[in-house]
Amino acid sequence: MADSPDIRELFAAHGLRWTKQREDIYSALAVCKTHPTAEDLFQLVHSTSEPAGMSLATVYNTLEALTQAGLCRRLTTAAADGAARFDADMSNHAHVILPSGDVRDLPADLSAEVLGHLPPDLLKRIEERVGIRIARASVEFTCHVR
Amino acid sequence: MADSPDIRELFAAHGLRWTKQREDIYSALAVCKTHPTAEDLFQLVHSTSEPAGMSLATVYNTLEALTQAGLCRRLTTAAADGAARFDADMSNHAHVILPSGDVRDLPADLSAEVLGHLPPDLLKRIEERVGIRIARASVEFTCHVR
DNA sequence: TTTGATGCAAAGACTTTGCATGCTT
DNA sequence: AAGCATGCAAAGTCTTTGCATCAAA
Repeated sequence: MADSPDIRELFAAHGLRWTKQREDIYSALAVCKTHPTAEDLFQLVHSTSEPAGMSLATVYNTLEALTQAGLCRRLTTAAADGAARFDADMSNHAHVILPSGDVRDLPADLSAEVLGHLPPDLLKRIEERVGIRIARASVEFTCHVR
Repeated sequence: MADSPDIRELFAAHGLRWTKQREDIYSALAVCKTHPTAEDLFQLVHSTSEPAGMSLATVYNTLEALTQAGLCRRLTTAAADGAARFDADMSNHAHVILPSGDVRDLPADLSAEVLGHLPPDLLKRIEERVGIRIARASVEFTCHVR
């Protein structure tokens, strides 16, 4: 995983300069299924085998750079304490928000089914009525507290 | 609007003590279509005819109390600067997120149509597969930057 | 060599909290 | 009269930024 040529190329293709820190952060985010916060990623990277030295500010800066480059996105759903969550899965998929504030992906087949229920012509009519161009339709299911 | 008996009763029915500040804040939020932040509401109330003296801390405390009481909700979508947005419209409706970060309601008929496209049996299957009970399904349309 | 990323600390922004005072019930 | 909300300021988080240093291209 360290110094993966794939990631160097991916970064280059998106106009991002490569650093060990950026690779570590992106690798951790890409593998992670929990939509971590900046602090989470900071901890995660530090628990790996050969972590590069890294400050929390670099995590924030890198996440901003990755987001601008289109390699991840900031979720609209913040953590319970208000911290921003990030997701390296750029495909359209629905989220489940647990009572704890944690966010999970809806299984891919169900996500597809949910999003498939929003027909293109409906989206088109929304665009016309509201006067916008829709970039993304996101669906969240908030869970009841037991 | 000041000292509306309706709002006194509404608060009482939800176990909330009445104060002029709470009434002013709730009135402003209920009328407002822009999903304001705490700071927005603070400014809004201060621009009304007979504003009660009020500190920003009270706005936060009141919004928390209203949210707990089920009279408004905190949107998952924060403002551009990260501030929390609030909505007194507790009905199911979809939101449009503008490039500026502002949030608008989708017109009621379109909201109904969107939410109508999520059939109950699909929600039921999601609940079974994921092992949750869905409290709310929210749909957001994020706009492209022109 | 040039450009831009990192690290540290300080500053900035949003939100919460402790305690005395005042108002609601 | 008792209990809770308010107000003020201070503290607590999350996040950004300035600047010197260092690494990538």
